Amino acid sequence: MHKVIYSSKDTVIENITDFDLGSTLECGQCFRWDKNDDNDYTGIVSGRAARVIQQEGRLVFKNTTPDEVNSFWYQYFDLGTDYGRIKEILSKDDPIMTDAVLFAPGIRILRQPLFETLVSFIVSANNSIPNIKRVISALSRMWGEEFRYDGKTYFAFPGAKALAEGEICDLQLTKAGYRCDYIKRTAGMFFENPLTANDLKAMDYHEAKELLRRFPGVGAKVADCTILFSGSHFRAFPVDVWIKKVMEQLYLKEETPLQKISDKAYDLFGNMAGYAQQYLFHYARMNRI
DNA sequence: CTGCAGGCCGGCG
DNA sequence: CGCCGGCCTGCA
Repeated sequence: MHKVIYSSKDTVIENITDFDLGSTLECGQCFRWDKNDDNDYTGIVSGRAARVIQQEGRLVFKNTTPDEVNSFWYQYFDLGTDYGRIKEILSKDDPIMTDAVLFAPGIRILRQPLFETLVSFIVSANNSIPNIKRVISALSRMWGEEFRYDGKTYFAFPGAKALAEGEICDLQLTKAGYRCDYIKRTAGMFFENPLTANDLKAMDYHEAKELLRRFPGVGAKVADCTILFSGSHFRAFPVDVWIKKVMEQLYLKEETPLQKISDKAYDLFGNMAGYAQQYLFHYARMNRI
């Protein structure tokens, strides 16, 4: 069980296992965390920010109350889930996965706000990570609420209304290119019919995916990323070029179309396919497959 | 200068 | 229907 300690404005969670802050924040599931000079990270989620540092089994939230850690960040980092058990189940009778989990034993799937995740992955399509971060930062600076934390100013990710009504396509301020139109239209639809991760959870996985795909700029991969990285369904298995290569090379042994890779992933990993995707993705990048 | 980055859309066969 | 070329932008 985790022990939460509060001292001199910091909140510390002790006895954390199967968790690595760096690989969790740098595996490409989130775009608003930056590494500082020290080993700490500063991140913005919705309208709040945190500076976090990991010291082995301790996770320190700088200038943050235990109340905020308990009510928000604990869930966000998915600290209530037993990843040791997940890795054990995935590794059983699977030598490939046994190897893969060792490359990123502390990775976790964040539970991120739905609208922010949806827009972020629309931006991610055919884009590079530095560019994605720039665009999201610009959207927030232009149309997000300003707030302060730890003596600095930050900008919340904008709400659907702000993006739907903002002149986000006319000016070249966000550098989102042709994705501007997708963002604006998606924001408009989202504002008309708001949706939460809990709504998606209440549906069947396929139903949730189909629903998300109705938003412009959302195809199979973006829909799966949104479902997985908002913590809605953990069988979502986003297939990008890396995952395609690693699945073909290690499991399927032949060229396979994208949709079929998704199906095979469910056959192999079932409701834990999403976790498997994270380990395999990390493995592929580390080994430059 | 060309190619490409964690895809999606639309038009064509 | 499934396939495939084009695409904002920044960077190597």
